[in-house]
Amino acid sequence: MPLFALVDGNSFYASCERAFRPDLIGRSIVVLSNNDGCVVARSAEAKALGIKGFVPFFEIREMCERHGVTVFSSNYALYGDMSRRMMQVIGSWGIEQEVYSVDESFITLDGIADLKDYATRLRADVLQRVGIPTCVGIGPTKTLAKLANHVGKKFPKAAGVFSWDWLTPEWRDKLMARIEVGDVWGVGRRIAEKLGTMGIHTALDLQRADPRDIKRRFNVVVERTVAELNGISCLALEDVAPNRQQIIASRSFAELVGDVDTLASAISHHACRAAEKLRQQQSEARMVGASVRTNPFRERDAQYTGWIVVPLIHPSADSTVIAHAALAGLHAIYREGISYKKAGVVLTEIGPQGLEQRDLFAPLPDPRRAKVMAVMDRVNAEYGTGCLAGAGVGGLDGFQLLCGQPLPCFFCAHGVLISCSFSANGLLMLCS
DNA sequence: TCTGGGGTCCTAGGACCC
DNA sequence: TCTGGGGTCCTAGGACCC
Repeated sequence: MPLFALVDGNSFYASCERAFRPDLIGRSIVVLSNNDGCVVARSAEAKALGIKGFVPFFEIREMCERHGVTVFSSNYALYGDMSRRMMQVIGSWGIEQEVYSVDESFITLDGIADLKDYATRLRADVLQRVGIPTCVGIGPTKTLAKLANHVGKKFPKAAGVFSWDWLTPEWRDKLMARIEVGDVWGVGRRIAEKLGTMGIHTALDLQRADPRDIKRRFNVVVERTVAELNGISCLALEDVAPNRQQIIASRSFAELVGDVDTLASAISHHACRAAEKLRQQQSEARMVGASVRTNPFRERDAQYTGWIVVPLIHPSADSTVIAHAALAGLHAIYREGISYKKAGVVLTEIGPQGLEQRDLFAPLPDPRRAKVMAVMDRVNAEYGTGCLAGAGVGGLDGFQLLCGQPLPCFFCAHGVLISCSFSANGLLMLCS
């Protein structure tokens, strides 16, 4: 029987910031979302002050000033890098590893004699080599490992490591009875509410619920959660991350936007980001969605959500092809006289590159374009995201310029326009 | 005044087929 | 008045996760 452990970085984004600011050890930290909109991470000290997750920053700004909370804008490049390093160290301790999220990893630990000692040394290793404090939860199913992790965090006596095995059945029940059902993995707000009306309030109540009844009233997912709470493993460790079936790139604007050019600039930027993610997993997309919407929190404003899906003639991972489709979509959904808050691009019907059935009569995509994209990705990987970008990304005019040419132009971050072409022997040439 | 950005899976219902 | 019994595929919407 497998034994799962969930290793999870404590207050991950806040811990990443603190790893470079030892002066902040023991102090309150919050990290904010894009545009400093709302709170996405809080150190334990900030939680103790009563700061909740995902609250808009303006509601707690004054409180932060009063208590001397250090506030960070988010730095996702840093968190991604810290995450990779942390996962690598954790992976060296597990038999198998599934990287579940930016700050969580499931590992299997079958056959290890002294689990408490092992998990304690694992934590110390991650802390020493990466500078991130973690908690380890151990159980016979992923759901129980996750719940054990919750216990490890919530009860200081656990010292960051907890396994259900260490308790007698009576104490296990007592502890389960102290955990709210909404803290169980897979039980969100809606399901917790409905369970409450059925008299199921705690993890213990759910563990003892009738699985058939749960399936009838909810679905197979919640039924599986009940089984997992009873030690019946339904969720396997997924050690190879499957390719994304959908890729989204979207952002809110710091200020409301009304003109189509600014929207177009944002949409083409998001399209290029999405296409880059697509190429990273060696896929192509058949559908490109574009969306814009107003600010739903400004209830006095007229609300509008525009959404359209544009099919591509050939599945593609080419930034310019995808940006072109997204911009065509934008022009179809754009309404004048509206203040927009957010724009985004979604890629769907994703499959591996080069597998499509070609249309006999449609013109073939220029194969050299893939080389251009590959060069752009490599340059950006080496010198930083956004170093090279499609010439249209700055605005609509640039994009039209780019579409009129057989191959995309680039401009670099310093505003120098670089055009590209191929020599007779197939070498890609860039010239400014 | 100021409210994130990604993802997944499941279900129900309709269209359509034989 | 009575009106089969399957199956598939697609979409929208709802729920969850971090």
